[in-house]
Amino acid sequence: MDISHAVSALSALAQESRLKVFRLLIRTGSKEMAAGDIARALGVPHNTMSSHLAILCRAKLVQARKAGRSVIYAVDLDGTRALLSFLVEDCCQGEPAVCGPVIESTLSACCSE
Amino acid sequence: MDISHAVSALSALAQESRLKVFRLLIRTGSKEMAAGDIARALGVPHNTMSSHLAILCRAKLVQARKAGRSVIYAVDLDGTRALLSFLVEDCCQGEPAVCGPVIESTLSACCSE
DNA sequence: TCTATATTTCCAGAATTATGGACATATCCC
DNA sequence: GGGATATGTCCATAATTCTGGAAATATAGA
Repeated sequence: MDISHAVSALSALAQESRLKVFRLLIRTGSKEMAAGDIARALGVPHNTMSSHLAILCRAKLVQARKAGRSVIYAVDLDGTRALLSFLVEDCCQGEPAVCGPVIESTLSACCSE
Repeated sequence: MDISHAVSALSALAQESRLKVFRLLIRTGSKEMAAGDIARALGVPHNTMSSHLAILCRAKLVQARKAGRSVIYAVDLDGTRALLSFLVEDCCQGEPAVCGPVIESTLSACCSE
């Protein structure tokens, strides 16, 4: 990932409706949601939501799939991983004690089995 | 962390100069840098950089400390952790197979001992 | 083909954010 | 105190992003 793509991805998330979409989709795990359902769930007009979803797609944070009249969205796990990795890349100069807790806590927020 | 703080933190990072500052500081590990050195390192005027640093501080992504005439900045690890955790919160509905690789890859970008 | 549904594209006004000159403050050393 | 250094604040202009009405596209079913 280069820095300009990272900026796009972070800009995509730096907007309340879009951040809500991302979190809504990440909470559904491997499930997916149609554009219209997302718009309804968050109370945003469908055309506004369509722009937001396009931005998230371009940023590779979500993926789209056509199914009949619907377009189904899901989190793009590869793109998400790339962004998180980019943020902490080369951190802590080989001293895991510094940033280890950051990663561990992220890990426990997710998949807290 | 509430969503509006997450949006502020993501907006803080969604700007090339500020993202560069964050990555510069995270790469230095537990080390720190003076405002002027950061500005010089990134080729940004000191007053512009000062605004950027204030935004990163408010977002709790970096911390400031006065030392004589200088102000020394470092990554705020607690704030960074809170942001990353918020992004993946409650993800994957207990199916670590889905998002586990995302976290593992983040872990290996950082502290790749 | 006609109609309803699902989504996207186009567009322009509103709102927000970025930038850096000029000036203010704060500290250090003589 | 006076001068040099380090950083921050104020502010106006420029640039970018947000929003949703209106129209377009695409698919499904009768």
